[in-house]
Amino acid sequence: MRLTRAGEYGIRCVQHLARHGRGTLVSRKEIAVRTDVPPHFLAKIAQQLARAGIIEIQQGANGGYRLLRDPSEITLLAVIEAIIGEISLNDCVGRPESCHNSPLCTVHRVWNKANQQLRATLQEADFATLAKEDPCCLTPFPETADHNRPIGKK
Amino acid sequence: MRLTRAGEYGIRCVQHLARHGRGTLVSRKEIAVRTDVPPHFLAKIAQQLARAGIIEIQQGANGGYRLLRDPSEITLLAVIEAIIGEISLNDCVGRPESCHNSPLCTVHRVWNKANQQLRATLQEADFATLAKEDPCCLTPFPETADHNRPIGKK
DNA sequence: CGATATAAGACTAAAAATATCTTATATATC
DNA sequence: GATATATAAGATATTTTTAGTCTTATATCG
Repeated sequence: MRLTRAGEYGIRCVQHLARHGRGTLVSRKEIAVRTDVPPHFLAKIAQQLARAGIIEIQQGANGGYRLLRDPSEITLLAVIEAIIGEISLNDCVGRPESCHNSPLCTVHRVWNKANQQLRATLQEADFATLAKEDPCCLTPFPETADHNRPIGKK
Repeated sequence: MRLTRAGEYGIRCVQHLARHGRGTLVSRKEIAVRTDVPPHFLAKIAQQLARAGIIEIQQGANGGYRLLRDPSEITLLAVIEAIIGEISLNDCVGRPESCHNSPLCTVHRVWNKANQQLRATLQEADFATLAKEDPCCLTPFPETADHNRPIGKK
């Protein structure tokens, strides 16, 4: 019961873009290096963020990604759910039909409450506020990460 | 980001035992059939519940499981964490060392808050209260489930 | 002692997550 | 327009986790 790495990577990506502010184009490579995310994996994640309207992707030479909204308007919840889909802590929350008595089921109700609470907490957190202190999980300097080193060269 | 099936099965198992009340011996087979859980899988789950002090296992002929505590003293959280370990929504919650700046990281703080909230909500729910209405996910009659039918016989 | 029930752990299978690779497409620059 | 560079998109591979089963051992009842 935990966030997937893809979700974590998505947060790092938006966090890094938020540092540059809305509209600034940042290359995939820079983001990948600075947030320690495999570049090809980042591409996939970026596509999901783009589909959710959080970022815009610019192709071609000198391409990259840019935030479409102000960091203050992007929530942790939006980013996470863009990547992993709507949060549902138990199967019966997302698919009530898996529970043959859901409206009466007290266990189900607890899960619903917990789920709603979790989503609310993640929705309260926007990236402008989150940026007010040094984020963790971002390398302070643009060192080349291991997976960016050409194959065969150590 | 959801509860594993093992966790769900653990809840069903305790729920069924709670119906009979503390101390009543119920065979593994009955529990498996009534809660629609594969019997061998239930055995594993029961061992974890036993290690956590929630149930007691009686071996031998006419053996089975019994609740060690009153249903009102068993929480959803206790059962879930007996099965899947302590809940941690993000890796950085359970292993702060995976975050090189955790005490200052605002994202980390949001996760901590969400995690604490979730655990609190699950801790508030005890099985006596949960039993006050018909639980879902339990078959109303002791029909033999598919996986209990001898192989090859339809 | 024999029948029956669970213990315990090895083993297998299936699913999901993670990561990479390949071919295609878009854009800047010359 | 040609070329270099960057991302798109989807196929494929790998790894990890989850789920389930099987086998041998042990405990208890009668």
